[in-house]
Amino acid sequence: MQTRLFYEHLYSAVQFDEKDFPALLEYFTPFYLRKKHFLFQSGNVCKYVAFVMKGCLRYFQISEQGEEHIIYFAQEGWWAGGLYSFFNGTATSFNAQALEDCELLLSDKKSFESALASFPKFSEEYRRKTQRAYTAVQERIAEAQLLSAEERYNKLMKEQPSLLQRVPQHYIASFLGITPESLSRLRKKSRR
Amino acid sequence: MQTRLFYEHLYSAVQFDEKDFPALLEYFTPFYLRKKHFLFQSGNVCKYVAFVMKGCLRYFQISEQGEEHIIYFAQEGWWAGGLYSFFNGTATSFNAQALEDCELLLSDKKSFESALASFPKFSEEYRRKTQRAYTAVQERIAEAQLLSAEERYNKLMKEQPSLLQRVPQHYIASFLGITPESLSRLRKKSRR
DNA sequence: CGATTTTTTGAATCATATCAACGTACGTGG
DNA sequence: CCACGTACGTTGATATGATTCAAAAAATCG
Repeated sequence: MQTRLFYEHLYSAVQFDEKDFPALLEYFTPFYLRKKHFLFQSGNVCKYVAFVMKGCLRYFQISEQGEEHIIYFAQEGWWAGGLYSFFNGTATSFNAQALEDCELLLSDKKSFESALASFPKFSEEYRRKTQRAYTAVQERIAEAQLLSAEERYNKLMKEQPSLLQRVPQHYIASFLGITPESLSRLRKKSRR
Repeated sequence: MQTRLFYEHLYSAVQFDEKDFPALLEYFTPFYLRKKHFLFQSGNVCKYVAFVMKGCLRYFQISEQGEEHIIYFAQEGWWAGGLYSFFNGTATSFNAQALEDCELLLSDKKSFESALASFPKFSEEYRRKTQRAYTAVQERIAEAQLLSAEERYNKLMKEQPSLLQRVPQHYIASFLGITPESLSRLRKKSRR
């Protein structure tokens, strides 16, 4: 598996030293996750965090009535994992499923904590990314209510147009918090 | 200022050693924040994280049209701060305002990082709480869309009834993502 | 190719927003 | 300590964006 993307991310973010990279990789295991397969499912403990080398996963929750709601899509360069579950060994309420065949770098808790401890720059970048993600989720809460469905769709179109091409529309709808029918109508409207 | 609550939180979470507590406190400064005053405002860098000893703050964002949306209320025992801004020195897009006179323990970046480095148990508890908060925000995103306004209100009533007593209703409405009028109607409905 | 999944369209319905008016509580200065 | 002004909360009438349900059309997969 090509691990270049992982290195490039670390280099561009914190100038991670190329000569340390092979040692860092020791803490990770390449893993191919087939389309529709799950990285983890609710009720279980997340044994691994995954860096997405290739592909796309949906991270979602299922309500009591069985409705699914997508929190985010993990694409190339993202971390996928139920962090609280991963670090504390508790059951997660989230699910992560591959929407395409994926190439992942997995790390279990022991390895990951060793990696964080051994490579300060890696640790710094990881912390930053996590905090950035936390902020992004907070912003998304505000947006869900301050913006109309149409505005949210337009924003997504502008910020992550690639998503709309690779992900089935009913998943986009779930991410936006509307029904597939409503999304279809919004698209029709914006086409004209 | 009474710092017992801070110690109790650390003790119950990670059995923080009582004899280390005075040393930990060295990294914090007591601070009284008056009602309506801001801990930080959007556009600025968050210079401090704050542990809430007493009082309640609202953490919110303002849209381009000037509408406010409350992300969470920080009550006793919570951390309040724009973490990404705090650690990375970038401007925050959030605001934190005291809803009551508050007693806070402040720590600037340097002190806070020293504290994290010097007290592994403190660091562990901080990381856990942050991750728990992250998970909670993700769950809130799902709820915002899977549950109706009425269900969200009932859930809040059940889980944090104290909030409804101490916080003005239009803030609760903002937190729930509905108008004050709608909240008023929901309340009327549930009264009967 | 047929079978399944996904997307589109239509019509009826519903939850919540909006706008406007009124009542109430609150705290601030005289 | 009262009176006044501003904040906040309630209520009603109407508007609207999004949902639901049903069905057809289109795309995708084995």
